[in-house]
Amino acid sequence: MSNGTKTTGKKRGNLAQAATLREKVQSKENKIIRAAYEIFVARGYAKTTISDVASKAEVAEGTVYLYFNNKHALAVAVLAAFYQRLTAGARHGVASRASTEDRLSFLAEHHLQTIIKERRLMEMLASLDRDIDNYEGSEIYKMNRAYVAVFDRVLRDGVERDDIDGSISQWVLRDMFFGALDYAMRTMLIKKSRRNSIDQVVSDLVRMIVISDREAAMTMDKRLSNAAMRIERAAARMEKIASVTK
Amino acid sequence: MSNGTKTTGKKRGNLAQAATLREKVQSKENKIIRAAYEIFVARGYAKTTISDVASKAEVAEGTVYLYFNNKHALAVAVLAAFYQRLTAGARHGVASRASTEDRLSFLAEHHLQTIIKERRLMEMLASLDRDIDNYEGSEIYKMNRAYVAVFDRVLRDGVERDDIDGSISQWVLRDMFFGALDYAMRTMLIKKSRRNSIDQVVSDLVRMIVISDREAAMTMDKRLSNAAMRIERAAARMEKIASVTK
DNA sequence: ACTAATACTGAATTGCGCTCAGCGTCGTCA
DNA sequence: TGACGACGCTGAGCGCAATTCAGTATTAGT
Repeated sequence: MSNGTKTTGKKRGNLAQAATLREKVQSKENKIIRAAYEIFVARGYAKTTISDVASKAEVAEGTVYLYFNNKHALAVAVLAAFYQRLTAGARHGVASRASTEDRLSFLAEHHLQTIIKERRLMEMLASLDRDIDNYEGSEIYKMNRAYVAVFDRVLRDGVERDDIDGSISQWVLRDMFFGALDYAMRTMLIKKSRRNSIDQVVSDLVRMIVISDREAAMTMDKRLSNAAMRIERAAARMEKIASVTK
Repeated sequence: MSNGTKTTGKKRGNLAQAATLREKVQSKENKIIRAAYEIFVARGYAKTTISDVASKAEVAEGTVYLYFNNKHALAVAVLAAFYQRLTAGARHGVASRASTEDRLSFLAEHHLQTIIKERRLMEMLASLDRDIDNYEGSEIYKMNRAYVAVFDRVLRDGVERDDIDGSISQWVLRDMFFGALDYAMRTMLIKKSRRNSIDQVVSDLVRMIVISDREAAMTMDKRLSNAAMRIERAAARMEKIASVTK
């Protein structure tokens, strides 16, 4: 129940046959998910009927309920596939980039581009689990955690490298990042803009999170520490002189 | 239809009587809205039934439909009242504050506090008009514009006063601000935190938007730079003395 | 008091999520 | 080969909630 997808009881322990059978079941499940995805994306959650999904998947309504406990579970399955793609894309992009700035820019653009393309799924995300109270532990929560973890790691690395101001709490930065992108998506869809705006949001956002004046700060640091060292040495010498002179 | 509330045909142009009647109608409408508000807040949009609302408002189901075209319109009416309060509160608070920082802090805290208390309404907001395509021109869009305008004015003033970096586009700052608060609300409700977190989000957020700190950092830079120079000169002098003395 | 207009009612209609009694298919065994 | 059992699949039917509308109650005007 906590996991809405049903595991159709299929225990027969036979050889090649079993594999084929399971594949058959898999493929039917996928067929339903794919059909559901298309209709959800086209019409949104509320306006999608199970009978639409069933006929698109070429099964009877009842069959859908053999694979998913209810409409909600079906939606969660569709969203799980979505998160899979999203997270995989994010991980891959981050892995192939070195600097904090590049990584954040990539994550921002990747997120924005994806949620624009599949905005209906984002709406579903909003209308499904918003029952906050028992949100922790939900399927969607876990998937979201896994995705956000990619960002969190980049952030933590960034703070360690002094690319990001460590005095601002990370969860606020996270909410700011994704919140901004989410809202920006809506703004961009309402107005007709597009390409330009994506670049703008991404660069503005990254600019606010990353400390770009770092270099200047570093050399300043060096100067100060050098100066301090020299003063200490000079002081030591003066002490020696003074003690001798005395 | 675009405005879902029905104007019950009441044209009779008479004197005091007419006023009384209109008041009666008004008050019944308000009674329904208030009933709807309570049930929406308690159970959310999907789980609220018209018959619940009707019985709470002490009218028949059909009567609800004399005042509102459908459930959606009823929800919009409830949200309109909500936005009214929200916007009024925001305007009032801003008017009584002078500095950009104070104003933004107030707006952030006011927004956060309100959406935490009435989070179900925010969920409704999410699940209702997310049909982006014909969002412009919708009731909710206009109310939202009016509310956001308060923030926009503060921002514009801030840029003029050089409290805010004018090179970051305002709409991005806006989306960042409200997006961050929206997401922060969810984070705070999922985790149990509360009071402390509100302060933290507010201060972090304002700190990232307002330059004053950055300005301080700028002058700090200069100060540090000056200090470093003076220390270096002093060190040089001391070295000279030391070497001469030797 | 009578009439017309308006407000209100709640039973009936409709649409959709979900269930379940029964059907068809296929592997197994005598 | 034919019968049996298991299991996936089917779609008519149930219940619930939004919405409608034919009829009833209330009010205003004369």
